[in-house]
Amino acid sequence: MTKSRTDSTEHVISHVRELIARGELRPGDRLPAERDLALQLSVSRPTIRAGLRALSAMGVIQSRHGSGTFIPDGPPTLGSEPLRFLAALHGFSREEMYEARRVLEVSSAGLAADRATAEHVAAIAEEVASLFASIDDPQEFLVHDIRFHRAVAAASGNQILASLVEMVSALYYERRRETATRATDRNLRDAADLHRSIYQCIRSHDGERARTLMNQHLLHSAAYQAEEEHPRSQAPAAAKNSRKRRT
Amino acid sequence: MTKSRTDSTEHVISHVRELIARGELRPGDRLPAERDLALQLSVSRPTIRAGLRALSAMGVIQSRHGSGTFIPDGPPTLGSEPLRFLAALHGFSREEMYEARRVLEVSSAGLAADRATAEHVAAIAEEVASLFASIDDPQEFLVHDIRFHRAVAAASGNQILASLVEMVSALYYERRRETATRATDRNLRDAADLHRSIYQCIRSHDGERARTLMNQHLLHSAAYQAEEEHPRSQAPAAAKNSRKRRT
DNA sequence: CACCCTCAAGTGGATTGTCCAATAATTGAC
DNA sequence: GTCAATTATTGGACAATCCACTTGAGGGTG
Repeated sequence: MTKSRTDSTEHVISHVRELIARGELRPGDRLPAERDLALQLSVSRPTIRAGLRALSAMGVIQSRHGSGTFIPDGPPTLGSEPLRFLAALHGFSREEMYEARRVLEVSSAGLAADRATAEHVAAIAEEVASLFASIDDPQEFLVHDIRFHRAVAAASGNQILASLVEMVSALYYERRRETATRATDRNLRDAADLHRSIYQCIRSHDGERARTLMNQHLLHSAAYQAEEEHPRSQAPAAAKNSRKRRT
Repeated sequence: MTKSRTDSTEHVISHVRELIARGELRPGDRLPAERDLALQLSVSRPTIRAGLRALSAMGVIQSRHGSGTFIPDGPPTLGSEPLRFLAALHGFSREEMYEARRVLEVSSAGLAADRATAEHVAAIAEEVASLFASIDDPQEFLVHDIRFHRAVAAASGNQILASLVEMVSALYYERRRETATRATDRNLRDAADLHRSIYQCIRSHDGERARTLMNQHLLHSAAYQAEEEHPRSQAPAAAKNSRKRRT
């Protein structure tokens, strides 16, 4: 069986895929060294490096200079970079992003209310506390805002959903951090209150209300941000109309 | 400004990112040749290749041997490979996948009913017709099933949602195609009928009913598949109970 | 004119060998 | 035992070269 000259890099990727599929590589494990992999697979080291770089771009591995190449520990994460490229190429709007967040996060909040363990609840509570502590620092508030939403998604008990929420929220974070300082104390305080209300619904396992409040929060958030970008005397009324349309 | 020895490959990636951000690279465009890029960025060609391979893994570029490297045309697509690796590493269950699909696709169906153009409707109708034509070929049926769901997501008018649906449905397809032949004519016919009903709701802009039927379809699909894997005399009853719990 | 073939140029795919930079492990001194 | 220096191992990258594929230009034929 002669080795096809093409797809050597793809062979590297599929070799790692098979190791994972066979359970021979798990989160936290270290891959063989590049030189060893090159010997094992009978390809050159630059080819190994190209394959590993592809896997790194997919978030499957992380290489550490001088140490080795590892499968990351921790929850499954897709990262935001692929979605970022897509957004740049295809012009994803802020409205699309908020809508996608609503689709994912309203359901995640409902599931979190059904399934959250005490640990999940504690993690969410911690972010709520941090939100209130950050009202005078919009960048810090944004970080805890993102963490809150990820904690809620983790509490949904669905790893795929949590990965999707993480990916979309990371895209939101990349965009929002450029304008986060525009947020007023008033709207951060309102948002912190809503986060707390969502937390309380999750804690008390009230799924329907968790969904309602998460939806409300994301609609508010979208409206506040729209107002930041186009300040008008009619903006408050527009926000209210937006809510009626959804109910 | 001396060039850091590390992160040359990352520099390749960010260079392409900036070209895209500045609108200098759009879908359908061709990147400079590897040799030219190496000169422009003052890095070696294997470094360019590693960077391009990473971009390729993210679906941002496609290289064609002898032709060049291109930004793909067509709708934004995340591909299934990253999610596949995550699934293999973290053990995503079939239930998680169906639930994630319900979160994404029930809302997408509702939005499609609100927003579908005549072209969207025609594309969905075509897949419905193909579903009925494939009832005696489960693999072909599966292909059109997937296409139906993507067409519905495209009709949602939200590119992010459509990309997420495409990604999760691709994961579903990879898994399902191994067992697709287990489907009976009976359950394929039932599914085709449900697809058609969903299509009709989208065509007539009945968002609420589109949501209900999409949810029902995915729950049915999950139940049929569970029955395929664990045939029991109680299975039909279990499927009914599952429906009641969701209503 | 259209079509086909050949060839050269340009492209991606990959190798070999070498060097650099960071980290981990080992060794020796106290 | 601790700590510092040294060595080994690792990832990061380079330069030069060759292979395989595609494209386009030019020439020949009907």
